[in-house]
Amino acid sequence: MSLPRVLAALSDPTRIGIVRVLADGRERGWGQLRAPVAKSTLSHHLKILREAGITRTRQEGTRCYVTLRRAELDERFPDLTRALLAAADAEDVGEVTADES
Amino acid sequence: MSLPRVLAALSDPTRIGIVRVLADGRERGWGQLRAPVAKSTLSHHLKILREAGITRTRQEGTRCYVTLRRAELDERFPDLTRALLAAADAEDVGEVTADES
DNA sequence: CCGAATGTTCGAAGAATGTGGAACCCCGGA
DNA sequence: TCCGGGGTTCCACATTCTTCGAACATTCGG
Repeated sequence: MSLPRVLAALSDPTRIGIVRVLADGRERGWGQLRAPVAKSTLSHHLKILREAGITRTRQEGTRCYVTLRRAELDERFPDLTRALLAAADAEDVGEVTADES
Repeated sequence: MSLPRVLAALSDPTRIGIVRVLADGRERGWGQLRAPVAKSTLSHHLKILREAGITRTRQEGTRCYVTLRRAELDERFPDLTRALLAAADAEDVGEVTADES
């Protein structure tokens, strides 16, 4: 979990969008993630986020659920996540939404 | 000056290093920037930073001087620069230093 | 057991990135 | 006027990224 890695992961609008959806701390199944990309592409983006240490993925049966690792991020990079999310909200970055569970 | 652009610019260790050197607000001639890259590569990195809106370049005769656009960054992305610089310092990202003028 | 749903992985194409060398431009000094 | 230092631009190369479709693995439901 290094800073350049995290920034690279977040430099893609789709991935910032995913993080924005997860910002409220709730866990989401990624069938609920509505992103304008193919299934394999979404899988790829989630992998980048996971390997950068930004998200955690939990498997349950055939489904996967993803959460933001907010506590770890805040410990390692104090205040960065908050500032980043605020900036992303201000610019409305990403076209990812989530279905209500 | 968009968030993904800024994050992409800062996802390279060399460029974070440059920003760290400029963090004190002082203007630097980029003959003073000691980065372990070729001249054309440094020029490239400075261009990325400039076009992302992170730095400003001033030309004086044959030399160029660069400053961090801290005020503009803070206005657009409140607190982001501070959090980013703190994280970069904590990890000691980048191998760029500056000669004393 | 078979089929549908859900992710992952693989292969590929196209674009972007980081890097350095060589040539070029511009200005200042001798 | 010529030379040299300082930057930029152009080209080339290797690497990485983004994207998708197709094939595969796994698990649940009927």
